[in-house]
Amino acid sequence: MDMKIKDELSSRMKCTQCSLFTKCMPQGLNVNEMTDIDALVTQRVKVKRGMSLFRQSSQFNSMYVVRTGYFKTVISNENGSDQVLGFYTRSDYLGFGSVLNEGHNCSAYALEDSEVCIIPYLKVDEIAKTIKNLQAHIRKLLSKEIARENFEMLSLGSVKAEGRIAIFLLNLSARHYERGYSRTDLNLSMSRQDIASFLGLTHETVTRGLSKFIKDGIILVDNRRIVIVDHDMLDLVINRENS
Amino acid sequence: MDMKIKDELSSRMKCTQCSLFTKCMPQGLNVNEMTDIDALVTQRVKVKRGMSLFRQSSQFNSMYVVRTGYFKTVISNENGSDQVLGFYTRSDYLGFGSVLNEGHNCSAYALEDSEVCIIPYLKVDEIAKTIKNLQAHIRKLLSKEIARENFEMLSLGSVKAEGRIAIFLLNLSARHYERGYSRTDLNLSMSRQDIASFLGLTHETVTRGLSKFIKDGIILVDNRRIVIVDHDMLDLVINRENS
DNA sequence: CGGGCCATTGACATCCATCAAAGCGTGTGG
DNA sequence: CCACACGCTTTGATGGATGTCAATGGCCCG
Repeated sequence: MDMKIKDELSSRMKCTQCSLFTKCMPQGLNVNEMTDIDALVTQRVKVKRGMSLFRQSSQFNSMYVVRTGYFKTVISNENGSDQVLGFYTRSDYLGFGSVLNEGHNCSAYALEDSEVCIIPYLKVDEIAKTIKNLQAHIRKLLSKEIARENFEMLSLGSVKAEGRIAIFLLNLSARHYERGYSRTDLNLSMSRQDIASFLGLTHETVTRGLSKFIKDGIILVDNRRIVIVDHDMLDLVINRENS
Repeated sequence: MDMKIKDELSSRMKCTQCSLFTKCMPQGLNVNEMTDIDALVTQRVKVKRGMSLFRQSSQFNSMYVVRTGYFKTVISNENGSDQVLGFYTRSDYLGFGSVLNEGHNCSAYALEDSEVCIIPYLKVDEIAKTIKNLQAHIRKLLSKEIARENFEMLSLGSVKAEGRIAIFLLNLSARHYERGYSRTDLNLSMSRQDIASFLGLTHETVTRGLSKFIKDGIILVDNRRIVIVDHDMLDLVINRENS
């Protein structure tokens, strides 16, 4: 791993006392199970902007939950061409598309200075014996990841450039809102190039799309800061092409 | 469910005696665990061509393994536009991108008269208590599904029409070969339109791509039957655009 | 202050979706 | 068993969306 700083969990770092607990772990646990959960996360790690949390093909030992900051996952093929698979922030799980003994199938890079909790994979089976819901919880998380990608594939197949950008902005807005941030005022951590790669476009096309939205009075843009003036219009952009 | 015929499992239908056992279930089980596995699959179901195995938004109760035949999964959005997500044949798992209580996130249709084994979701947790490897096995299957979709997303993002078609043919070839069929002689169960939707293209573009491959001496085509004359050339098609 | 990455805009080329038409294959009903 | 109808496949012509190449200016960080 590329990380410099590792913090052993002190008592104040228990999962059960973490502000993300309800988003991160299964619900309806009893006291004993809570204690087991606290044993699950052994470390937190800080990752500087631009550094990788894990790399494609490296050994898969752990799953991660983002505490603070922002990550992108990237998959590379043998020709060196990259594709951004997704963006991850507070309370998102990372490193799920990977299997023990087969290594990570993508790399994860920090887009800002970030911090993650580490869940050693081997502990999951161990602790799941005593916690009934944990296995189902993990299956649910895996399923969600698949469902998310299904949705992306649907979008990329049939929707054109401006529609994809609109989808991206609305998703981002919704995700920020879920986390208690503004629904209209977005500070992007990712570059135009990252967005473009994620959406299967070029960075010029992303810029042009955003410029068009500005001209139409749908958003305001100041470099990485984007204000959504009219959510409904963004919805219309998506559907207008999909007729 | 849309299926007409349901067969209760007779003794000769035990998982442990099934020709697909090694592909379908975890390895290294002892005798008792084998018995438990046999209790996992309660039914087989035949699905006629064109019929659905499950439908988007319908309740999720079971996972499926294809015994014979061919399926496609399709996701629809509110505008009625569809997208083919994947194709599934012998020993493939189906219905994994779905979670208990949240319903299936896509529909599955039989492309030929087919037969599947049904694994009731609730039994999984129950039996997993006694079989150590089953949970890990399922997580592995889920991870593979995610990895597969990651790969698709990579392809769809950066590769052009002919390259996508080449990837599709090579995948199909490899999957058939894994199952003991010819690597060069493919009998497609899906229409050009299905392939097009899966690859994010139109059916005309798929046809044109195949015609180009014929002209270049890479494949032979007779309607749904395709013979791959030169695998290496297909590889070159992919890379030539990706430079 | 300077260098390098990022963002924006324009001109142009190209790939592919769209529209159209015709041939072919398959399944069904008379 | 044949005929017909419908859907699937193929091919052509055309226009539009978006990738590519290029140039400029801005921002951030060292």
